[in-house]
Amino acid sequence: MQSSTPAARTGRPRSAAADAAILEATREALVELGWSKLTLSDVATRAGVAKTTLYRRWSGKNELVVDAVAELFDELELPDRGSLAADIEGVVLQFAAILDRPEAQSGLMAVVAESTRDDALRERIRTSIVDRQKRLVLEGRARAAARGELPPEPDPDAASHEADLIFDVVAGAVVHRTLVSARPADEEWVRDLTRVLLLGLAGAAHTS
Amino acid sequence: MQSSTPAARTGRPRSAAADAAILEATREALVELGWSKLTLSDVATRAGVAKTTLYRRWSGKNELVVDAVAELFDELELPDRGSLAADIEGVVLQFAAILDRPEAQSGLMAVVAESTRDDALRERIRTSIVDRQKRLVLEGRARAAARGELPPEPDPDAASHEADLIFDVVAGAVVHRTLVSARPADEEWVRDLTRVLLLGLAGAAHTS
Amino acid sequence: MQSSTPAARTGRPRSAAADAAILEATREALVELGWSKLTLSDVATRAGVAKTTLYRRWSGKNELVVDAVAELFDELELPDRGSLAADIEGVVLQFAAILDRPEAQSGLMAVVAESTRDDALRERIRTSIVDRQKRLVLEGRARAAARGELPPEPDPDAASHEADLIFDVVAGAVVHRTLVSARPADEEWVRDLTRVLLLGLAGAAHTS
Amino acid sequence: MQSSTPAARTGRPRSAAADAAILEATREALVELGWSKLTLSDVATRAGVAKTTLYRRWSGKNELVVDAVAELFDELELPDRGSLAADIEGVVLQFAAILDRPEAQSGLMAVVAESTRDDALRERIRTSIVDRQKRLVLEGRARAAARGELPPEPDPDAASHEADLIFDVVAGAVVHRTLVSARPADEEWVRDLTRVLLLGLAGAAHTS
DNA sequence: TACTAAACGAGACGGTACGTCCAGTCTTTCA
DNA sequence: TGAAAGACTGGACGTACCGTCTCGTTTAGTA
Repeated sequence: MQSSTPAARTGRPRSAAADAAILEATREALVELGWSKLTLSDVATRAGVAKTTLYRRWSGKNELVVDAVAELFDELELPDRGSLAADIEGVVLQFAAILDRPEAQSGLMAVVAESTRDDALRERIRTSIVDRQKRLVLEGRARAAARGELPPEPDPDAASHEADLIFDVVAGAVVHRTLVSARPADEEWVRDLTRVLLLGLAGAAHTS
Repeated sequence: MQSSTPAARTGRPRSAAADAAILEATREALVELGWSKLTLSDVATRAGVAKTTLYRRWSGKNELVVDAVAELFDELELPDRGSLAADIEGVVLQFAAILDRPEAQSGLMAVVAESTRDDALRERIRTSIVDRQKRLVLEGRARAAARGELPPEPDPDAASHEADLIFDVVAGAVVHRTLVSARPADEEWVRDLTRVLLLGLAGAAHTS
Repeated sequence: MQSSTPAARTGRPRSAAADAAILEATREALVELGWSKLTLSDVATRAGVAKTTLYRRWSGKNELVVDAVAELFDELELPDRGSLAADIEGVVLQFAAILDRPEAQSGLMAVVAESTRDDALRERIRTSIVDRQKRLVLEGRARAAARGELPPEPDPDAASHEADLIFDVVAGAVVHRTLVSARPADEEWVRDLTRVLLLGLAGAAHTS
Repeated sequence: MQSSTPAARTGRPRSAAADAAILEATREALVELGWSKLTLSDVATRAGVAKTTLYRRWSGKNELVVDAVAELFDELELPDRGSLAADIEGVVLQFAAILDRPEAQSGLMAVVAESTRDDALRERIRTSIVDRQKRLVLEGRARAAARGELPPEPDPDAASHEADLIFDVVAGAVVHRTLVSARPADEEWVRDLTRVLLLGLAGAAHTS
């Protein structure tokens, strides 16, 4: 979260427990109050920590919430489910399940909104949240190639390009379905999405 | 915005110009300050209007911004470009152009974030912004069917179901591309997206 | 306290009751907490007023306390007690009685301390508190002259010079007695002080 | 300053230099910042000492400042100037010179203000500052008696009583002149004060 | 000489108050 | 009676100090 440099070894060291307590309290407050009514004073109180301590580690509400929400995405995994379609469906369902949690809904969109005017924040979101997910796309692609479901992608640039599109489509669709349309991204919907996506990509590979 | 009833016949009538000035001032403030630093006092001052007047017409920041942003989407049109692909590309590019404007970026995500905890707000967003766009999807679908590019969809339920998926995919992808990935939804990208989407839908129609 | 100019006549006027409530609350807090533990938040709460209202009228703790303490000195009077000595003893006892009240003790020295580094504050103290007392010295002198107890003072400069000395001696002695020596400025002590002072002044008039 | 008991014989002894550095730094900070903006952290930094060290020796700002200011009064002396009037004028001028220094002005009144609600602090002020001055009054009285300028005072109680009054008048007048009236306690003023005082005391001795 | 216990520097900690800002309401006068 | 002006309550903001606490590091006096 902060520098991993050895840094100062003098003075009282920062409490590691405080970090965890603060992030947990942040998520709790997000669930109960939502982003706009969440106050750092309240988070500090919930965490059993002084406001000072909180500000010593995070520069503001945005940064704190990004870190608190980012931890939710740690649980994303990509077990081998036997086929590309199954792999995709699995990970999209996981993603949808996270987005279904109120602490993610309330916080994620808000920090994205803030990030439109704050490049440092956008970078932090990308590093902490987005890239972590995008990695799964590339991993799934490679596994499909190994299975022979997709032709190997020799050009890494093109692969990245393709992954970007897939990622924007999948993540965007799930987010939009969940937060804007406010309808569940359930198994049926995910199956439909996956089918359209795979057929589209297969077709695009043929014709390009 | 409010009652369309003939309303009060006595006293000074509300200034119609004030409404427009306030919404314009809101967008101006969104551009300059962004959602989080926008204050209603400031908007009132910019509009040359008292705070009271503002509160008499909107119940708060969220509602005001929804209305101010919604007007941006009034310009969305669906001219006949000759083919389904061209129609889609055209409207997606329009949508992307709107999302590229700072007043939309800054405000839209923020109200969506707020709407996760406020059903009335979500409804207002849907009415003012989302449904206006979704109509275009249905319109385009009908036009394509008239052209013979797509089989007519006899079941209105299934049509709506399909339109929902398309809309979540398209709108979600553009939003994610623009705001999260922070890369331009330019012509090339839109062409790629459209191709994948059309091929996917065509394939899905076959296999379903 | 503030400008007596006609000024703005638009907008909601400031509550006159608030001023009185705040000053009263300030004295109450001075009694209970003393200067250093008095907080403006607490004063605002006691006065049933928002902090903003308080800051709109006073620029800080010092100014507020000066005004709150100054009101205590409004009760100083100089009734004709028949002789110069009696007049002096009377007013000194009144002054001592005010200084004996905890709200005066706690606040007065503190603002004097602050005023050593803040000329505007010193001026405010002089205007609100000191000059109000000094006027009594001149008044008493004039009355004594009218009675024939003292020769008329033809030179106003010399009169002012003399009054300054008297005032510093009397006020300083009472303050020192009360706050530093922490012993009561009771009737006996005041009689002793008055005798020394009058004899000294009479002698000085002879020899100068 | 603290216990003179032999106390602990083991462990690292306290640095004597630190005490001096802290008091000096305190006076320096008083000059630059004044009482209210003086912080113990800043004093510690100026003294090249950790905050802990400071708190190990003084219990708070008040106590520290009393000690820092008290040292200023160490220089008060009462050389024999040949006459009672000259002795008094000499010591009053010395006292006025000390009060003219910003570190004394800023700190002294503030701790006196605090002492109105803190008996231990008042006692500390008396011991460290006031009594040291009062001793001079008694010393001067004795010397005057030896010279034959004043009758010997057989009753020590009456002597103390008289000294108290003198002390309150002189110290109070100088303080008031300097800090409240904000005018210099210069030679002329001190001569006037002394004359009034001596004539008054002489007259009082006659008539009592 | 090595041991030991206190003092030391650094700085994180829980608290508390600061003075500012904004939301949303209320109370004036003007048109 | 609507609108403009601006004072009002209430509450969060982010900062600054307070006085305490934990660290790892000296440093004088034994033993």
